[in-house]
Amino acid sequence: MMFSKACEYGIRAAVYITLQSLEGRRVSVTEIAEEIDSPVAFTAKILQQLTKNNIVHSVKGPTGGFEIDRKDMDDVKLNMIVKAIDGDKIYVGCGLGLKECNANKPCPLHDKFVDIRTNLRTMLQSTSLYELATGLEVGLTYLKR
Amino acid sequence: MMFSKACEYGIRAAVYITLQSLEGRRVSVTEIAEEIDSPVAFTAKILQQLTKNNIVHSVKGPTGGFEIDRKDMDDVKLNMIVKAIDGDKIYVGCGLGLKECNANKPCPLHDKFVDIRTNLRTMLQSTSLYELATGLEVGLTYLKR
DNA sequence: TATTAATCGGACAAAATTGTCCTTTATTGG
DNA sequence: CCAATAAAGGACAATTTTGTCCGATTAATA
Ligand code: FES
Ligand code: FES
Repeated sequence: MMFSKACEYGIRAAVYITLQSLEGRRVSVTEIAEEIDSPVAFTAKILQQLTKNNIVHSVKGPTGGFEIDRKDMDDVKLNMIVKAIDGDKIYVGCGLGLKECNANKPCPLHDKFVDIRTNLRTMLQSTSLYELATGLEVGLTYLKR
Repeated sequence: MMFSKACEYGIRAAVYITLQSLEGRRVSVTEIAEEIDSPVAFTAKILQQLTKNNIVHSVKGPTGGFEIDRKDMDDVKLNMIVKAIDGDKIYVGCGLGLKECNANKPCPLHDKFVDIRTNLRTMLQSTSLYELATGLEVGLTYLKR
């Protein structure tokens, strides 16, 4: 509801790649889709976008697959993934659907909406892939059910 | 991004009806669509849903149209409109797209996501149509641009 | 009572999003 | 060099959301 399906898959995939990269494993889209319970071909498309945006790193050929540099696990924040897939409408859009959010000619919900959106943005900007992967590692959180 | 287009139109329409009902005017879907800049026929469909959910009141025939009782302007909160149109997926959905949000087997984003969603819910539950219409009345806010 | 103006409701159409399939390209290891 | 493997990329299909059209229903008024 907040993010598109593509974006949800993208985040789940990135977190799974992070988890496996921590173990030094490179993973295929088949494995990723299996582990995050997502449609394989669609997931492949999304991973292409993440690759182009330098969020994950891909290697072709046998022994190839997806991985994330240790440094990027800290540097890549959720807002980068959301922006790569859903664009910035989450930040510039108006809650009531006016052309764009504009404090000079605000919709009736503007003030309250901006409050919440700011919280959301702050959260996305401060949450790294590494942070999300650690909960998984110790079995506190899940990428599928 | 947060609400569906249908929901955005629904809220804008309800706020406009509120504004006009304050003046004792009953309004047609043609006028509403004009004033909130939305597709007429689609807006009509959405108003049917709001009518069925007793959020707005409709009158058929000449001199007919939509109106909202003074009491309902205070009693109808945004969450009722969102629920009528988008259902409750905004409340029960998982931020990362798992079947449903479940604290017992949470996704990696659960805690942070729930925080924000709680703020959103609180905001929607405490914002009335009357409140939104008053800003409009004094020219501080707008339903179209 | 006939006309007219309005919502209701159902079927249909267009557009966007989600999802599939297949061919090409790169890379590895024998 | 060759065969096998994996991502890249493009075309296509299904589904959902958004949007349109038109006849049926209701009510006011002349
Ligand atoms: S103008 Fe609507 S949210 Fe800012
Ligand atoms: S389980 Fe994902 S948001 Fe609660």
